[in-house]
Amino acid sequence: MRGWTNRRVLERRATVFRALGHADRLRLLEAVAGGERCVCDLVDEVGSSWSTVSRHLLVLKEAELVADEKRGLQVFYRLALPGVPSFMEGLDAPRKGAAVERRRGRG
Amino acid sequence: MRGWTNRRVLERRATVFRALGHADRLRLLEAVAGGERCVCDLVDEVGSSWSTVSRHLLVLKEAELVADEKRGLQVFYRLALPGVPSFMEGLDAPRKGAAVERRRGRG
DNA sequence: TGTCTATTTCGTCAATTGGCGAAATGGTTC
DNA sequence: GAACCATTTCGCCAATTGACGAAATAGACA
Repeated sequence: MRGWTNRRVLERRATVFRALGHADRLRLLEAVAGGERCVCDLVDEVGSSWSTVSRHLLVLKEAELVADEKRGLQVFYRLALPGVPSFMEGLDAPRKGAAVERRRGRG
Repeated sequence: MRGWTNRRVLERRATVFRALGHADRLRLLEAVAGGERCVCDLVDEVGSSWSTVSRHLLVLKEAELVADEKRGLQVFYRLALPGVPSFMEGLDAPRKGAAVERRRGRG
């Protein structure tokens, strides 16, 4: 194989990964993974200011990791890419070797 | 379930994702996914300066995504977390839905 | 020992990101 | 339409990141 993944695609992937590259955003994803949540709930969850949480949610939305919907006064966020949370667990201790193996093979 | 993933773990995950959050670093991972490579090869691959590529490789190494080994004059890098490349493909068009399913089901 | 070669580290600069409070927006209720 | 509520956008500042060339390091070979 000579040709590699084109730059456009790599940029898109990188954007998704950058969106995942902040602990509070992972916390937000974890929260919405359990069902949709309004921003007010999410603000409590991470403990930052409204404006900060709102910006984090925007980053996640632009990466298409979450989707939002306005209903009445509130905006509800939900997970848009279901595979992510389980993948994240695989990253916790990769070089120990055991954790990942255990999850897939000998479970 | 009340308790959530602890902050330490989320920070570690975020560090890995941040490391993945740059197109050139994804390119580097792709290159070493096909077998170990010396830095000189990788510099050709991404087309940035030696110092820049070296710093990208350091980021990947600190995230434990690659490992390096010095042999003679050269330093060889190889993939340390094999699952990543296939996961990355799943991110390309998540909301189309089809791509991921196709890969796992009918392959 | 000195020189060449491969790679990393340093210093610097510009651009991006993360955080906050204040102001703006948009829908609701009176 | 005025007051109100949930949320987003703006303006600012501090910290981090990305890029480069120059200098430093470390192994191989004369």
